[in-house]
Amino acid sequence: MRHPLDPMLGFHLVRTANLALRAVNAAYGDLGIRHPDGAVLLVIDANPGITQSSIGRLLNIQRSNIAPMVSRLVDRGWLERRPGKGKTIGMFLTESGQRIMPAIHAASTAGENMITTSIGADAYAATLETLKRLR
Amino acid sequence: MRHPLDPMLGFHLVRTANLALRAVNAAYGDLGIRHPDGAVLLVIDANPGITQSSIGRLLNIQRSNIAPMVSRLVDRGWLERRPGKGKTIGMFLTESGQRIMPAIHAASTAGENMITTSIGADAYAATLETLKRLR
DNA sequence: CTTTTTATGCTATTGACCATAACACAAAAT
DNA sequence: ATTTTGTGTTATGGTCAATAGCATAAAAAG
Repeated sequence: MRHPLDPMLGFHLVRTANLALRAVNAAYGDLGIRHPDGAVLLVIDANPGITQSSIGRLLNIQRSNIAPMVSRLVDRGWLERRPGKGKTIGMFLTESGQRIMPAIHAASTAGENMITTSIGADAYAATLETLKRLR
Repeated sequence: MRHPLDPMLGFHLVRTANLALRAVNAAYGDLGIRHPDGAVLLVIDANPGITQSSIGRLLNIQRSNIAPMVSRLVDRGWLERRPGKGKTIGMFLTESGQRIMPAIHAASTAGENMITTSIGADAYAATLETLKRLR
């Protein structure tokens, strides 16, 4: 059984990415959110008052796709919109949102742990450095 | 502007995978197919007579999602189904399908070339070896 | 031999995520 | 004063993944 895609890095890239995302989504579990929501919460937690457009630029998500995500998180009482300069709106965690951040942090590292225990810490660090060089 | 996901390999994994897939899809261009179709064609070309279930196992695609893809490629005159043992069906390239395989091969390496020219050949080889160790 | 298990191909459906276009509006640049 | 740029938002379509369910056939187990 020949596998013509096995020697291609791109194939293993998407395959490994899917494995990691699967682990992360499973770790979010009963929180009822998925990896893009978790990423948005992490970014806002690290940058209180950040705009939706900036979040999209950091995470490579269109701002038109950020809007409904944020709305859902606002409805859950985890996020709050406060008007800023001009037409901009700053995003902040509510108290309820801050309370779940430990769980978000823990779940977001599920994929990392899976990878690390499988390839080792040194290979993890080397691959991370390599991929960060890519534009 | 803090980026809490930047030190996480998982984030760069999906980001790089998306870049590679985007390059591959662009390279397929006017062929009117996308990366899963190309992968299926490559696998059949390397394994004439392979079943759809086996293709799915190689590529991590559910066989229920392979069926409509194959049907489209059959409609285009690139693939042919020949009944095999029991309920199995072997997949083969038609002559027209064989004629486009050079273009498929060329396009499938577009993502690889993008990565290689960006991180270098040695980092490419090292990362490939690392990710192949992951189950 | 009969029954159960396993595997295959397929349809249908749902959902997640991505991408594009279009709009209203505000700030900044010209 | 006019143009350009940026922001938030809605709507919409498309790709791909996931699940359940069906009919059928081979293989395994009784």
